[in-house]
Amino acid sequence: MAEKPPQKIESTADLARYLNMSQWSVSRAINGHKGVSEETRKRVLDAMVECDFQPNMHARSLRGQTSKLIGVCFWNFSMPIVNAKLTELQRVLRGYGFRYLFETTMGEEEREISVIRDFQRFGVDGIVNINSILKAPDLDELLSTVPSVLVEPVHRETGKTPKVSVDRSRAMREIIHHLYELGHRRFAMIGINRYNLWRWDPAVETVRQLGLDPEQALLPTREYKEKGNYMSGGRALIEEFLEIPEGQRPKALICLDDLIATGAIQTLIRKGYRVPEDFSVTGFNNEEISQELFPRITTIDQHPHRLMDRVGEILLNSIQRKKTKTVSETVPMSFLVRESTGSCR
Amino acid sequence: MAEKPPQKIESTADLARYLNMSQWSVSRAINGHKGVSEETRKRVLDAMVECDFQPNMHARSLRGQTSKLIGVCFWNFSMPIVNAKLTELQRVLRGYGFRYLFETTMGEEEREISVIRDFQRFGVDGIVNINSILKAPDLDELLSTVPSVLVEPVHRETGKTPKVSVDRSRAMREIIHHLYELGHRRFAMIGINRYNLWRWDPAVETVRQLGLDPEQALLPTREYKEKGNYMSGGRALIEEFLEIPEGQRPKALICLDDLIATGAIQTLIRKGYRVPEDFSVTGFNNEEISQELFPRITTIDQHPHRLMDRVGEILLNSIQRKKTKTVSETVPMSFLVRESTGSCR
DNA sequence: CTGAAAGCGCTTACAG
DNA sequence: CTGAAAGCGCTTACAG
Repeated sequence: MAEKPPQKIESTADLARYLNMSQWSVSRAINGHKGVSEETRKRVLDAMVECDFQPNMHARSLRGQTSKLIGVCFWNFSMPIVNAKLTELQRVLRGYGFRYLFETTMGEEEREISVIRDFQRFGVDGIVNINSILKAPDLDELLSTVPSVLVEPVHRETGKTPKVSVDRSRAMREIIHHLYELGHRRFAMIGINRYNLWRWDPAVETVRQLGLDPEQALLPTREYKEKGNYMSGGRALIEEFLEIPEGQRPKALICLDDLIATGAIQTLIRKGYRVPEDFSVTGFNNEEISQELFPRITTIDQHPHRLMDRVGEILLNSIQRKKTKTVSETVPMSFLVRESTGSCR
Repeated sequence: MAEKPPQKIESTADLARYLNMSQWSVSRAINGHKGVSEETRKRVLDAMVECDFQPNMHARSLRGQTSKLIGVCFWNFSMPIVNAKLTELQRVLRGYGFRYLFETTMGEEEREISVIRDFQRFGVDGIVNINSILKAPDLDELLSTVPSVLVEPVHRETGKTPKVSVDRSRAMREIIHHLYELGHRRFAMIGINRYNLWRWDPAVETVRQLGLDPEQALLPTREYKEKGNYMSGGRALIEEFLEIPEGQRPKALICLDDLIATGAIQTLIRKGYRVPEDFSVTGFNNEEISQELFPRITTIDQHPHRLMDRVGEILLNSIQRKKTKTVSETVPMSFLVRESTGSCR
């Protein structure tokens, strides 16, 4: 535990009195303004450490324009890839001296809207909205007054709000090319269907470029709207898949993510199939689970670290300029070949 | 999107003007004071909804004593059981009309201390501290000024701060009894050793009651201090375990949690062993992963839902009375027998 | 480079 | 039951 301060300093007024200077100087020193001598600034900053004093956040937010607070919203706590992104985002925001308000939207429109409004009520300096399900016009309206960045929004339309996404097109291309080279010509899309535009459209395009008929080559699953319990979701989807007569079943399974791939693989193993001998399976996200299970899963690494670095840069930029430059950025991914994919016999 | 309010209401003053009453009445109505007519209260509350107005959080916190904010801290985002607890805690706090500040401590003392101080700077009404690593006296000092609840603190000593933990003694007893009945007489503790008092001491006691010599029956692993990547931790621990000559190895593996159990089981499978034929393995937490892999893992359910209900009750109580009653509460768990444990041949 | 005064949007005694 | 005034702890023009 730290030592006790020399006296109880609980406001900038106390601190000013203690240091024999005006609140003005204290405030300026703390906020790094120009008009203050280097010596004064140092005295104030040292005294803050010495007295373990930090200015009251509420007073600062009430009077000033800046709260040093970023609102961060995401669906829920049950997706490892999102947790990884939150961890990285935390690191980045702390690096810029920001604190954060975390909120879950449960993947529900109304909840997302109310969370964003709450953030504004708190006077956040910026918002990071992960996996938003709102449409671009609504987001633009809702977020027009505060610098914001969308991370992997569900809809593809680009509005005025800057957004950052992994290059899903390239990801789908690499996955399909890899399976193609292994001899696969038909692909079951597990947890992915025509409504998942980020994935489906690039898949169709890739397949076509390979000279295949998308209608034949790509087998969609029913619309998949899980919001948690992804492994059991994967199990359910595979159980449906296995109802297809054996002769008609693709032997390559492209899964929405690693959890679904895991549920799929484990269900296949339980039923006596082997991976990759009987089925090749791919995941997405390079979560720990894809590395530690048997077999290890071929997957895509989104590089949450780099992704969030970029998000931080864009956000900071738009906070400092006070005007939001429209950006739609795609960040690179890596394709990791592991044990869950093999040649099509 | 919601409709536009009839005019821009941005403060209680605006609202008072709009309704032709004083700020006094508005404030009293919003905060549910006594001295306000039922009709006035209804008019104000309706107008708030109509105008989509919510009082400024910072002004409220600055002037009043209540911020309606609870600080919640925990190690990191990578433990599914903690994520489950956070989800439940969120539900409970929302139910009481609280909002929350989430912060990670990374399982580091200094970080935990600074997070708690930050919470106080924000004027939180209460703190929920999950898996605190601080000692009871430090916690009591740090948390004396704000109602707090500790959830599963690492140290066992009871201080003045209320705490809630799952009944780990009973959990260990049930696990060992189950394995004992399957014929096991020696147990490798994977990720658990003498320094994990919550687990080790009850294990020693249980084993002794069964007429076994703890020195013989319980095999500790090296001190385990992972803070993330638990599956690979389980893998590493099992690789060490397998260096023990085959004749001397216990065939029952009691793992710290489901992730370590998963890492352990998958590593065993990869090396050609079978679970539960060659080794019985138990987990802890009943995470989704324990239910969906092959084999399904015998484990302990902590009932995060009930646990957090109780945490909410204790916290609310201590916020309302303004004095912290010392509580050290143990909540019940369930033992779930699944496929990863079998008879010792 | 430094200081006294006003005010952010609330709540809380104190009057009426 | 309702209202005018003061003040929470900051920051921000405006002077010196």
